[in-house]
Amino acid sequence: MGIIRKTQSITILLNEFADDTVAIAATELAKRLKTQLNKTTIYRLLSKLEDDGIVHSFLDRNGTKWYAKCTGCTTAKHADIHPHFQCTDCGKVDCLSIEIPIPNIPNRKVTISQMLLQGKCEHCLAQSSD
Amino acid sequence: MGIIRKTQSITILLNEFADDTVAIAATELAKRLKTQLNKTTIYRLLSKLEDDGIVHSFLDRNGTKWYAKCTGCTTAKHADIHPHFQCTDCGKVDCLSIEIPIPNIPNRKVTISQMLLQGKCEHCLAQSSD
DNA sequence: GTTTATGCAAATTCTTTGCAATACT
DNA sequence: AGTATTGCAAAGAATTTGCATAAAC
Repeated sequence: MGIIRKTQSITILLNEFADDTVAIAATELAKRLKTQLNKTTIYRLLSKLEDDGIVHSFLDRNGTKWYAKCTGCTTAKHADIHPHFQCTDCGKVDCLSIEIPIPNIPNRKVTISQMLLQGKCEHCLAQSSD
Repeated sequence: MGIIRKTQSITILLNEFADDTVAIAATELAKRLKTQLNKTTIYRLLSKLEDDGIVHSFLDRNGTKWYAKCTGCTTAKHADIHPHFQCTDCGKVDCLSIEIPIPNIPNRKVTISQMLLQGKCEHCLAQSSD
């Protein structure tokens, strides 16, 4: 869509997305970058980056909004192919690299599908005795 | 969980869930019942009904919280089996009566899976030329 | 007669808007 | 210089909390 200027703010913000599969909550970004960027700027940039297909967003069960970099996804319908996983123990969220097919529903034309998975992540599984 | 008293408020609220598969937004309920119930009561009752497995809730892409009656779902993990569908034209949301299997993810123990589908509903499909 | 539910006002949390000041090309 | 970006304060929307009153068992 729009042209994104390489401003200092963009650089600071994108630096937070070092790991391509780990998602970050918008509120966490606002907190983390508080001293460097205004929260208005952060929210505005995130939304612009999403419009431009640089990042994608999704909501967890608590209504927290998460952002992650788009690596595999196309601009048009990003975040719609791969599921997201949230650990119920540590709360961390990430993108899974598998594709979930869009189910075929009678009498409807389904174009977008989103899946949120919850359970224990690798790290928290190792911690517990199971 | 708790015992739900058959209060007048509960009756009024549950009356709104006449259709078992159609979901209603929490804000819509607050608006619709404004003259009869206080919004605090509405939010409190919804959350209690959810705890008791009478209704289940989920969020759409806009962060709007939707509630629907639990017909097929068990108390323990309701709303986790069937996907929800939102029409991108009219905005209506409902529960689909199919079961989506929880995908098996390596190194993780996935226990909950939620799917939100978007597209055109039967009614809006008929309206448009497609 | 207790216990739980309700209403009201105010607080909270997350996000957005309007506008003047600033940075980018 | 001219346009897009940023910061700040304030507004907005959804939900929650504390507490006194009212209703249910």
